[in-house]
Amino acid sequence: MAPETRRLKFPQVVIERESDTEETSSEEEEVEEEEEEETKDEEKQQVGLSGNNKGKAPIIISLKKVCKVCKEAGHEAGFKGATYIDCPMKPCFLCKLPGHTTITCPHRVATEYGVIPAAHKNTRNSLQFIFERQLRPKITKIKPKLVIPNHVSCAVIRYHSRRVTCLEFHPTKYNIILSGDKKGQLGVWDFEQVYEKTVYGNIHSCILNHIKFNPRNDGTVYGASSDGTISCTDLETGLSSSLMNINPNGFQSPTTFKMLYGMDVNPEKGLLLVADNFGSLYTVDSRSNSQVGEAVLIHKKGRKVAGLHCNPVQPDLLLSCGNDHFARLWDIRRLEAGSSLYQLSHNRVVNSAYFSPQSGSKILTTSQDNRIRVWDSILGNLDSPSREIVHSHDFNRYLTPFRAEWDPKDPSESLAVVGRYISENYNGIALHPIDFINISTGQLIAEVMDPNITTMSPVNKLHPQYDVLASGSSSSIFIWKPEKDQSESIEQRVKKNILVCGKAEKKRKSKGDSDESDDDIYKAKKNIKSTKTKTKSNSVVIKGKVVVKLCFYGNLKRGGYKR
DNA sequence: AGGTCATGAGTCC
DNA sequence: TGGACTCCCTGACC
Repeated sequence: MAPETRRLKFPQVVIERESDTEETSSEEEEVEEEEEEETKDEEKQQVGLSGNNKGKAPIIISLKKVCKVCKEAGHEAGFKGATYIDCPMKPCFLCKLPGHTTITCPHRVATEYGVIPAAHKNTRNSLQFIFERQLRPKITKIKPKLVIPNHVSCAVIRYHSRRVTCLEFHPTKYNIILSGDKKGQLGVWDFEQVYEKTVYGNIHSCILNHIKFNPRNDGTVYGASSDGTISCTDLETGLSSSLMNINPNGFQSPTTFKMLYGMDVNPEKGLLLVADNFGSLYTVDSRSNSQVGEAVLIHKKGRKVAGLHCNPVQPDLLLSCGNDHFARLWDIRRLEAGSSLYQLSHNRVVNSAYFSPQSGSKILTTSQDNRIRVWDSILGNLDSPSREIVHSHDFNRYLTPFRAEWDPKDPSESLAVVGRYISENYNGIALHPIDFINISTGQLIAEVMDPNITTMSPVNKLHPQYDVLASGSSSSIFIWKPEKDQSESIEQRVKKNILVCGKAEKKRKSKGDSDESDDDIYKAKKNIKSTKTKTKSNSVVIKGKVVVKLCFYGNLKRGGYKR
């Protein structure tokens, strides 16, 4: 083909000149731009482009400084140092409503904004009475005081080569934590004997979505994977068997290959419940390792079932959530397509839905519409949630979906932990804290972060017995514990560069980052680089009492601390 | 050191 | 209905 004919098919190239007198920030840039402009002009002439091209939209090369989000001039979106400046033309990145940006969003200023606190209930029907009689022995009468540590220490391990997808504490060996990753590897780590770790790499061939302990033998675990199999692995030997493969004919095409996502066990009946990315639920008898009955469509056909949870008190009650924007309640004794007891509607994909850990009477869901929803009683009105708490946990590529998790130790069932997507400028570094939220009031109780952890922590689990938080951030796992000595003041510790866990400030500063010069930010980043402990694959690094720092407590203002 | 790729859901057409 | 395009991410691999 002759070059001339090819050229004729090119769309028109229009170069928009900067018409106003706005000055560019540096002379160098100006020169570069001018040069570029000239070159393009030359090209235009050489190529002989005119305005008579048909069928192709013109390519506009603009030399104006425009917003990368809306392509309009007059403002610029993106990170300015460690603070993200929103495009004012877009809805708020936090609450998704138009009219303001994230910086001025009322939900950012106070997480409890717009949340109606839980009411003291007096109305009781007979069903509720029976349910509570069943629960009574399990509920502690006296609520222990919630103590938030001033300082926490952190251990970090990196034995996964891909992002962490799930975490599970051992139900009886309290120092052991299991982790799964995107590659399908299963990690076993003793976080008290930090070098005691094992990685089993040959169980699954891709994403290990959920891990569940065998309720009859805590030496074995089940795994549900996107490779379409359920595994049963002996933790000591690493020997694994496949309980089920939902793709008996192997990989045919991406549109037919089934992946397993949600999984839970019904300990009373010895059943393993798993669900796939096409909306179906499978039931497996864990004693005979065989599928029971046929797959049942529990979510919209073709949509992923992201999570399953059996009620801790009445395990026949199943909660599912999925890509069809619904969470659903089921009675597994009468399970068939369309037979859900309730449908809990959401605006976006539901990443997780959990019953409360002790009474099983509350429901907590995390949805991609940046809202955590709470239903105070499964015996009450489930038509709409009791509370919606706006919290930044957007979905994004290459991130494990965020899941708000209950504190299994909290008898009042009001504490949840969830990682935060949106970053805050902490002393010149953009950090993504892990939030402790009172889901009865919407208040942010505490936030945990570390300047060395610049990635988000979408996976979090609170220990069933101890004051320990486990987080999966990218391919690393972090264990946070309160330090024994809490006597030192925050200010003293900040001076010493020691890690601190901060109580949430009552009122957040919505501005105040802007006074930082680029130079300050550069210095701060450089400082972090020098203290940063590089965690290579298969290495263990302990951050005890020396390296890490954190601030923000009491009167220390976010982003305002200067050394 | 810097570019490329992987990748999932929403939105627009 | 399906394809193209976009996104406050992250890390491995060239």
